[in-house]
Amino acid sequence: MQTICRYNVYMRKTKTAKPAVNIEKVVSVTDEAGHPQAVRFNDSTRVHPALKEYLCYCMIKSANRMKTMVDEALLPLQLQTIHFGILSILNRGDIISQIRMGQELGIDKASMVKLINKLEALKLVERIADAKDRRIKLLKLTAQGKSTFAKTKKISADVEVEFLKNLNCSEREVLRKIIPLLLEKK
Amino acid sequence: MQTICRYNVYMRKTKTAKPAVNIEKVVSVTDEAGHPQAVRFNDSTRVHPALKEYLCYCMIKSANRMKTMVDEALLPLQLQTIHFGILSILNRGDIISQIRMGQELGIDKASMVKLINKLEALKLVERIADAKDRRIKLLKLTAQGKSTFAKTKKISADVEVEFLKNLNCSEREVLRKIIPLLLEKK
DNA sequence: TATTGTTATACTCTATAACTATA
DNA sequence: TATAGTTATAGAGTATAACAATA
Repeated sequence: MQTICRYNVYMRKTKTAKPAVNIEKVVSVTDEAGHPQAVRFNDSTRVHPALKEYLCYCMIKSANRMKTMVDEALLPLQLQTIHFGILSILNRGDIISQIRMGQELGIDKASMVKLINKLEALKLVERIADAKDRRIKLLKLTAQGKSTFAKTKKISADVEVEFLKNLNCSEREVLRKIIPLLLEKK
Repeated sequence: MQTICRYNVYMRKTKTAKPAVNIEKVVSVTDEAGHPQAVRFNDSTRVHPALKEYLCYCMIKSANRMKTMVDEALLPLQLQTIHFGILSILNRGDIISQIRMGQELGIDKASMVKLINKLEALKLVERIADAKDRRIKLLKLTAQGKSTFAKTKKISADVEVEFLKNLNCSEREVLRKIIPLLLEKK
């Protein structure tokens, strides 16, 4: 049995005449130990039975899967999950500095520069000089930023529905309740 | 107010006489918009109110937190989360090739070489030439590998308890049940 | 011609270092 | 002396390229 494998491909220079990039690659897999015969390499859902009970592994894998789904859905807007986070905070109306935004998101100031550069280039965010302290640049959503945030919010919600489709209603509610609890110090 | 920030530090060459590495760094934070005054940069639990309802963000953050906790706990054994995954699969008794292991874990063959090199250097895993196909190297847990796996399993379980301490008994059960469900195609 | 495992290398991500301008 | 923001760069992680041995 065979199955199609879609790689996250980037362009590479090659010394040979062969094509440098394979968008799709067929992977054939032998049947062993009762495992499914069709295997997609780097499959986002495949989990070995021995790892099903390893909560850390499943958490990482499912979080990565969700992140990939959101990133793919945001691709047409040239945005990623983390940009949505920044827009979410700014959409509340708070006018905060880059440093402060970094603290809220756990991102260092150098990385924050690049993220804001991107959002500014897309005309979603403005840097505004602080009148009191000229070192500080305050971040503000533009009108376009607000409307783009509304779109990303819709996209994010749709992805969530897809991601959670294996759960019933009460399981979804519990998950939404307890995941934030895992991020609280008590 | 001030608080201690412990960075994930790695050694760097520096051109100045100043110390290249700060294991601890004090970060002082101004009070704004009712947020807590003490802020640990790259805080593993701090979540902005606007992001509490953003499931994807909270999933990624909590998964990263758990991974960091496991990695730190495995540090004395010179192992990481992913090594525990490999040991878990081998501990079931299956004798599989490096390629196969990569497919199970979603890891490419070049990266797998490095992971197995490390486990072999620690004498936890052996590469055994396949009698039928001399290209293939089968992976097998050593006796030391088995005893180390038992230790890592204990460590991992302890970290899980710590990670889940904000949840009550039934919430823990539900989480353990539904996280693997998020990784199933239906 | 295809596959396993290897080494070499390129790309991304992210954190530190060093710097400028302000305070 | 310390901080906000910037640029440059180092390190880790990870994926592709190329290759040798084997099928």
